[in-house]
Amino acid sequence: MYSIGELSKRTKVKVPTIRYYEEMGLLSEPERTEGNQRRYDAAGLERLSFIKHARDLGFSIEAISKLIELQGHPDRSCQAASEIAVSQLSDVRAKIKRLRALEKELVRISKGCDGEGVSQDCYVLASLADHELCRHGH
Amino acid sequence: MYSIGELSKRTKVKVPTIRYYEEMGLLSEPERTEGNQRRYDAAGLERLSFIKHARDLGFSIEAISKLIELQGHPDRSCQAASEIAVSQLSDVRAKIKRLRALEKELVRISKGCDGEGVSQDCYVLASLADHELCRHGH
DNA sequence: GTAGTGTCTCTAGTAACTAGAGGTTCAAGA
DNA sequence: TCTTGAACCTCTAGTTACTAGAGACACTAC
Repeated sequence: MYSIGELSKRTKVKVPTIRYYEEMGLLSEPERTEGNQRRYDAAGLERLSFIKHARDLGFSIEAISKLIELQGHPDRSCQAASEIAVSQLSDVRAKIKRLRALEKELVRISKGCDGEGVSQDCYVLASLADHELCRHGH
Repeated sequence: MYSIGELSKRTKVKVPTIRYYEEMGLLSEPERTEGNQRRYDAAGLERLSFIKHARDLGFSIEAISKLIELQGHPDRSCQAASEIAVSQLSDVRAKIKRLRALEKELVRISKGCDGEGVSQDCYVLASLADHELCRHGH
């Protein structure tokens, strides 16, 4: 049996976050000591590792809920799981695309100002004031 | 003079968001009609466009505050502005890097499951449960 | 004058935590 | 067995950048 601090160390999920996951229903309520402290078993550790891994991959709490629900029904179709993963992938790709556009624009803007001049002549400030200076849609 | 709705249409910033920017100190308090409605001048419109553009580029409200402060002092060095832009650029690059790693992992995970099987054999669920299956650090 | 749309303030909700207060329990050493 | 200090408990509130809704008032066009 692990205390919440033990669990935290093993999974690298912070203690308040573990409690938060419990509150959100991702983790089921663990046993308690007589003094009301949480005690987790191996299943609890596994579950939290799953959550941590999914969060690291950017899945939302809601998506993880659904995945955990599925996990609890081994005989059910896993189409939903596949869909969640695919949708997460396309989210990530959309974000990358957007960030790449921003990156280009920021490179252009940064290059225009070395920080040596005064605010009045600053290309960073001028660029932000005038969208026309932008070369890449965003 | 523009009403808040006019301003909203011209800048494509929603009305409550404009009020929010005012509350955060990004926009100075505009004049009011006798009936207490906001009325903006050209300077207000320009300022909001600046904010919108900066937000679109991912700058935080705090960063925009500093940029606006600088804008108000044309004779001051623009080093801070340059630094803010450079730091924003490195933030964006760091995000892209991380997202690319996630993308690779998600592609691998998604490919492993076509959604035709059952939850028990699902590669998506298995991958999340076992970090060892991951090929790319994240 | 009146109808209908726009605007006002205020509160609360969103996602996924994080921080802090004030109090209790546990485990290890003396 | 006692004590001490770290770990734990619950609860509230704060973070970011908004968004939604309620209930009331203002403006504009006919």
